[in-house]
Amino acid sequence: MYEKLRGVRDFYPEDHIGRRHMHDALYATARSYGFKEVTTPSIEPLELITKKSGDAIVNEIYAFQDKGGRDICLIPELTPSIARMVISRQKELVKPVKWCSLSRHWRYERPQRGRQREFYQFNVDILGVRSSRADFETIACGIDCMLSLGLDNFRFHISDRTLIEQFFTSHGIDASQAFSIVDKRTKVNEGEFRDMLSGIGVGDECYEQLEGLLSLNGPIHETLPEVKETLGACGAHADDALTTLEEIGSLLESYGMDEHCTLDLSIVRGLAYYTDMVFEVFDKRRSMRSLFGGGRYDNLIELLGGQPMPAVGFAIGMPLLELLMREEGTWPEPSFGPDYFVVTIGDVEREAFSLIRALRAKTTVEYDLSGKNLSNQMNLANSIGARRVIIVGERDVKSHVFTVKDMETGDQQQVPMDEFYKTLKE
RNA sequence: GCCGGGGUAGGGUAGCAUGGUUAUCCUAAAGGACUGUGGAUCCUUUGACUCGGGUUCAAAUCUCGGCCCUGGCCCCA
Repeated sequence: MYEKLRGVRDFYPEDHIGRRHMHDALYATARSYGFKEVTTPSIEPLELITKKSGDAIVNEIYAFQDKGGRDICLIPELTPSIARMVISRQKELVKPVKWCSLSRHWRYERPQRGRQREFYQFNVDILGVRSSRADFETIACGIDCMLSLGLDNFRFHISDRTLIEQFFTSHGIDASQAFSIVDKRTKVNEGEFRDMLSGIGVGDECYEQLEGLLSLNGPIHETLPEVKETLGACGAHADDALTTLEEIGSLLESYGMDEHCTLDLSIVRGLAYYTDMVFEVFDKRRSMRSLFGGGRYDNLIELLGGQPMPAVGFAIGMPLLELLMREEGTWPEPSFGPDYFVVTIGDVEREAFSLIRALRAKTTVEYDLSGKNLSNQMNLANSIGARRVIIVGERDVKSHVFTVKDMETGDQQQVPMDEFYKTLKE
């Protein structure tokens, strides 16, 4: 007996019913937006990952040397690989590049709710276009992904990092330090938060203004004027961001999705590589951590060796989605009995096999593999959840009929063989 | 890496405080009773104290450590 390794999961047949449903729904949604499916390798040069995320990440991932002494790793996220793929065909790809991918990832970290060491994640990215429409399209696709899974207890909190960044810069404060503090706002109490900010030089007046900005939360078109008022003139970058947010808000409204969105400048997404628009998805009551997130990352392609190329996207983890679907009751119950189970009595192999082959051309059929008697064949049919049983017995064969039994109602009738085959062809 | 909760057959559990017969019950699975009919019933079988050390005449029970699960922190790319 071996135990499975920590943080990994076995998927048994019954797990695949829901998984298949979830994957199909996500792909179908992305496909309806025109996203094309890609698959990356599961191993990449370690440098591809560290270039994006820094050397410290090596402690959090599965990194090792292969037999040739190369430093490689199991991919902890998809974006670097996507970037690599885009860069190697950067010239020839028609822009925008719209790709989606369901990929497997590994992170060497402590497993906890909705987080495992090996997991699947669904990514959606638009590369090559910097526009509010691309931002909007990404968000809209994310919303439809959730809706397609029967989930509606969520809200997209949309922000733009440059607003808070410009706010700090215009007050002479280092923005990158400030971001990591802002990111902790909901995790520490008010006093601690204020102390941390004081530590990097945020004065009382500045703090009041910041608090005003961070606590705003509401429909984009209603909330944005307040942001403008508080920010005042913070420079061209901030003005661009405001315009973009305004456009995103108006697009979401026209598209009929603004009810799922709220403006929330406290979203900065840690020290991530995001450049402008960012969003994070929470359940409506914000009772849990963020469900997933995404945003614009316009510098990454260049950082990884390509020509400068704007990009926007999101990634959503499957473990958490499954949890949500189970909680909402939209995770499908496993039911996978065959449509037919063929029971035989006596020496009727030829008749049974031609029936089975004919049925298998259209549907799922099973039969006893172990030589059970009639009663035990029925038993087996019942316990695997077969919807119908067809009895092929010596007496039936002599009179050219099949006995067809509905396992749910218990009704059973004799159907002439030709008639049965005829209806099967229709 | 840090803090908390937990671990008894495949699943669910009783027993643990107060150490003491062959570890309880339900369920599941396999086989059988039934020789042209499943779900019911009955019979048989499979099957567990997470691992290791300590205390003790005796440990599922007390104690220490590891492993795993679980909630959170760090991190979240």
